[in-house]
This record gives sequence, C-alpha cells and structure tokens, in this order.
Amino acid sequence: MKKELPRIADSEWRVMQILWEHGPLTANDIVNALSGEVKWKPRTIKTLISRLVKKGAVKVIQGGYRYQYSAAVDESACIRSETRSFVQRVYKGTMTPALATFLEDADLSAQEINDLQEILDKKKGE
Amino acid sequence: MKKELPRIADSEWRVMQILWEHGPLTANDIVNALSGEVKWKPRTIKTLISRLVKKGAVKVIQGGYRYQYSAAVDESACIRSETRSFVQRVYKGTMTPALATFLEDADLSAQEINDLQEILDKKKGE
DNA sequence: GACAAATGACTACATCTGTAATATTTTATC
DNA sequence: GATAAAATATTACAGATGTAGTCATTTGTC
Repeated sequence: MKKELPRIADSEWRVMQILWEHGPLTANDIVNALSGEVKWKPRTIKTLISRLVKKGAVKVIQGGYRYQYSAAVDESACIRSETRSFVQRVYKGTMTPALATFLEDADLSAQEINDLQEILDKKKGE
Repeated sequence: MKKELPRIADSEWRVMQILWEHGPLTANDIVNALSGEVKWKPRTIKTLISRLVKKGAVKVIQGGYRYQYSAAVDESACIRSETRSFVQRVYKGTMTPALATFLEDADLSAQEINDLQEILDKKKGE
C-alpha cells in the first residue's frame, strides 16, 4: 500500500530535509535549523510547514506543549520519485547520457570513484 | 559573455528539446513533432512557444513565409544548470549520493555499464 | 486573573504554470 | 479585391509557489 507522494515544491524541500534529518520538531526548531541556511522570515517557514501538512507530507503531533512536526513521507521514496521525474524531463528518460554527463561533470575523489565502480560492478553481476 | 539562462518550466522542456534537436521550425512543425508524445492541444503548444520567446529561450526568425523558431539558449548549458539546481535541491549539492542513487536505479545494459566504467576509469587517471 | 508574548490560523498577493479559447491579422484562392 | 483558411496575438483562469502580513488564541509572568 504505497501512498501517493505529494509534490514537494523547491522551498519545501528545505523543510522536509530538516525534518527527515532531525526527528520531530516544533515550528521554532525548524525555523532555527533553517536560519543561517536560508533568508526566509519565520512566517514564511511557518507557511511552508502548513502547506506541507495540508499536502500530507508532514504530520502534526499534538504534544502537550506545542505542536511537533514530523515527516509523513519517506525520504528515499521522495528522492527517487523526484529523481525519476527530473531525469524524465531533462534527459528524456534516458539515464545513460544523464549519467555520463553527471560523471564527467562531477568532481569525485578516488574513493568516491571506487564506490561508484563498485555499484556498477554489482549491477553487472545481476 | 555568458547570458543568464531563463528558467524553463517542465512543459517547456519538451518544446526546447524539439528545437534543440531539429533546427529552426515553424510552430506547426513543433506541434507535429510533439504530437504523439504529448496530449496537448496545438494551442497549448503555441502558448508554450510564446512564453519561451518572451523569456528569451527561443528566438523568432522572420522567414518570408511564416515565423520560424529556434533555440536561443545552449542545450548543454541548460541541462547542466538544471542538473546543478536539482542536485542542490534534492541532494543538498552532494553529487556522490545523487550518482549512487542514479546508478542503482538505472536499468543499464552491460554495454552501458562498461561505458560508464570507462568514464570512471578515465577520471581516476586525471 | 490581567496582560504581554508566543504560537498558530487565516488572509494576501504577485508570478509562474498548465491548459487552453477567442480575436485579429495575414496569406492564399477565386 | 472579397473571403476563407491559416497563423499569430491577446485573453482566461485555476492551482502552485514564493514570500509574507494580520488576526485570534494559548501560555507564561506578575
């Protein structure tokens, strides 16, 4: 029973990432976590949270004191879905040229290159 | 003198891709090229073209007969820019996890895997 | 308990997008 | 040249997004 992933807008990603990384948080925690990273007014962040709640991407926990918010959708699932639609749009769905471009552009350490090669080796085995 | 790239919306990408692939085209050529791929009414496609012209992503060529349209921005530049902002947003700017996800998700032929490995090998040499 | 401060709810508003319809201007045809 | 057909331009309109402000309510403080 996979649930439909709500569409997460660009700015909203910042909020989701905070929530995915640090469990449930109050609105203020989120504002604090984001301050320094972004230039939004606290109000703006509150609005983003509300919209995410309305979309079902974030759920509200009625803790005694103040609301706590936590992600209601799975991070990996969102990342994969977003990645798929990105590749679809920009690379017409053909992964390989996309990957080639990425790989060529990326500034990778030897270690990272090895990790990636390992992934490829594993795929070859399949 | 690198020009600012206009933001190209999702639907607009389809039009740009047609123009990048097949040189200058009339509005009708674009509509024909897209029919089958998308379900948009010709009007809709015309609108997308107009918006792209207004944004400066497409330029109009006054050929004697009818307008011809051609891309006014560089394809690779757009792809790179879009990729950068995507990786920034979804992967917080860190390429390697992005690549790992791509590689794991991608359905690659043995040949493609080899090609990618070659790219990695070459990078390792740098 | 009264009042200020913090929190959350509701409202705002311009721009962008998706998705076209209608109106006007060219061009082709008779 | 009048008219139809085709192309282009103008207008529409709802929902999403970026970016908040204001109003109402809850809570902490004295």
